Amino acid sequence: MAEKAGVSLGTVSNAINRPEILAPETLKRVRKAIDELKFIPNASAQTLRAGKTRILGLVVPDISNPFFTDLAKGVNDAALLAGYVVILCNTDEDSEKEDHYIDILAGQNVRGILITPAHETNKRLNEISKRGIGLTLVDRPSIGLDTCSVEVNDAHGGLLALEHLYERGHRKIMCLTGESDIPQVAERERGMREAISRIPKADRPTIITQRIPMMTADSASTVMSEHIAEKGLNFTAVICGNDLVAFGAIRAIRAAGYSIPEDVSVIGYDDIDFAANATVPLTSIAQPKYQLGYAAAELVISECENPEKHAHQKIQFQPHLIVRNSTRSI
Amino acid sequence: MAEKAGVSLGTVSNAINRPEILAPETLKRVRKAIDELKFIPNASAQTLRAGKTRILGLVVPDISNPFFTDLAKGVNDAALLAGYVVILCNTDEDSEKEDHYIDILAGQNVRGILITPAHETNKRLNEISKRGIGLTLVDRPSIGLDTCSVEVNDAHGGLLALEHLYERGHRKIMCLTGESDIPQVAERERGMREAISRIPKADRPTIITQRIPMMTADSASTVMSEHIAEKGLNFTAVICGNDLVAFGAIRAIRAAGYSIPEDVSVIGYDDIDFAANATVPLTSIAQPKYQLGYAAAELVISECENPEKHAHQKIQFQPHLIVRNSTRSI
DNA sequence: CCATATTATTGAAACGATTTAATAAAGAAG
DNA sequence: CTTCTTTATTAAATCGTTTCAATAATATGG
Repeated sequence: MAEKAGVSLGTVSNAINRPEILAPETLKRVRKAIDELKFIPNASAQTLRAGKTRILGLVVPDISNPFFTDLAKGVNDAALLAGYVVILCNTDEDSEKEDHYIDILAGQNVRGILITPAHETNKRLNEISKRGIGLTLVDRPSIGLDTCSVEVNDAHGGLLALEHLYERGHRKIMCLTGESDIPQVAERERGMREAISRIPKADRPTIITQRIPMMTADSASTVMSEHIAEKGLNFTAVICGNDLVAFGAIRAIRAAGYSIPEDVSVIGYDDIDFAANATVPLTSIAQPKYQLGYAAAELVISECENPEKHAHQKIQFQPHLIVRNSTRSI
Repeated sequence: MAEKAGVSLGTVSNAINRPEILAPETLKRVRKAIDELKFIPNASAQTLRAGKTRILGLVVPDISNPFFTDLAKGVNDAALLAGYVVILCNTDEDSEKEDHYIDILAGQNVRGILITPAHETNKRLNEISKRGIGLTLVDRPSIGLDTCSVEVNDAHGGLLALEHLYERGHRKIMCLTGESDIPQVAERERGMREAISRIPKADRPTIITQRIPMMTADSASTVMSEHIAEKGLNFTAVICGNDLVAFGAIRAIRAAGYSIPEDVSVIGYDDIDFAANATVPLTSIAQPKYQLGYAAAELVISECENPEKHAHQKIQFQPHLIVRNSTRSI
């Protein structure tokens, strides 16, 4: 330690953290020594003493999905502004990996965790809060858990998608989506049912639900190919769980010899940047991805900085429909 | 601490770090207590004692670019395997932000830094190595710096692109790329010159170099629009700095009333997943993105774990051409 | 059954900062 | 010249681990 200045290390600490209590003369001396020695306080020691870092953990199921990339950008930007830094954890929708990462983050003493749980809400999350680590659920409702959450009105998104297709004359609609234990999936389906209930009984469309194990293009493509092979093209439109799924579905439909949107209308979800540039520009339900991440980061940070005054809150954004060429009237 | 097991904390430490020296019976007891108390070792204390963290910093210019997303995934996976964790830093190609992040990472005592410097090699990086922080340059040659690097043969990539267009009859080629102070850009141009030098003098294509301030679709689109407005379509093909730039260029060319590939052939770089699904499936120079990140992480980690035995090395991958529909013969 | 070798466990020091209580020095008041 | 304030600095405790030397317990051999 820099006793080069001829002072005790307590004084050095004061020079850094409460310069006002030092005699101006001493302060100058210490500062000079700090500069000369290029002294940088050891973050681990500070953390150990203080019990708190300035690190956040961001746990997402698939960072390859531009939705989460944009979200991560929002998180990073908000964090940087508040002097925080973000550890990125990619779970590949694997619950075990998710648990493992959560343990690691806890070990790293992260101040807060932002997570989009891959499946139904993770039990480990309860312990997180108890450990005094801030927690905010991203793009997931906080069912059962006493935490903050930032979400998009998924029921409304489902409703928008269905109404759009109904208005264009579609009556046999496939819903290509994830497992029903994902709250988000359930919510969108609820929204679709709501839309259907508003339609005169005789004219109601039928829904074919086809679940895929992972929300990726490959997974979607495989399932769609199998479906068509088994049951033929028994639908005129597809509502997809996200845009990547839509790309996969489109690939499979084309491979089976059909075209988009002539034979099948396809609607995506998220409105990632590429949706506009896709082979067939994709109709999609847009979500404010960056803002979602930004707001979530602000939430945890506020929780971390002010645990007593903090009241858990839920921020909900509204999705909206972007019509492009992948859907058409029949 | 878990003296629930009725042992000293030294024994707990041993149970975790050198289980073989404990009596099997004691070990069992301690492990039970660890499970029950959900004990997770405090990383700050470990770090303080050991003098080293298990955190890596990854600094990239644009995490929205799928190239870097895939790379980040590779880094994350390799890091996880070695028990490391990654702090993600997105610089938006801004040198100041880059410097700021490097300082933050140094303050966090990261064990190693993986960086793709936005511009010419950053001076701050020299200090990094001196501080005992591992350093590996990703997708950039380590000019002047004494570090490891993982790169792709950019000269060869440039050569491949140019040869491809030349073979298809293009003699007026625009090169839509970044500032020449980016080593990578310079290398690719060198490769293109090399390709040209192999062509009989009379038949050599002319190159119109158009530089863009940022490697994004928007930036590319703006520059391309202006170019066409000013000078018309004075080229038959475009070699782009990356696939996003290619998308931007295509957008602008179409907005000016021309079509791809009928009027202009466009070739991208990186071969991001989406290139295959683009409006016009994009011809591109593929790079092993994930492997690049994975190898880079392995390199820093090896440097970190074995500083004395470590010899800096350069790993170079080869790019290859993927031909799709955005380029054609004239 | 004692002396010695072996094994298992523990106690205490160390890592590098922050913080609080104690001390030293200087100034003001009586 | 004391005594009391005020201000400036320091010493020591603390955070949660790891590690090494020391001790306790057990086994082995003579």
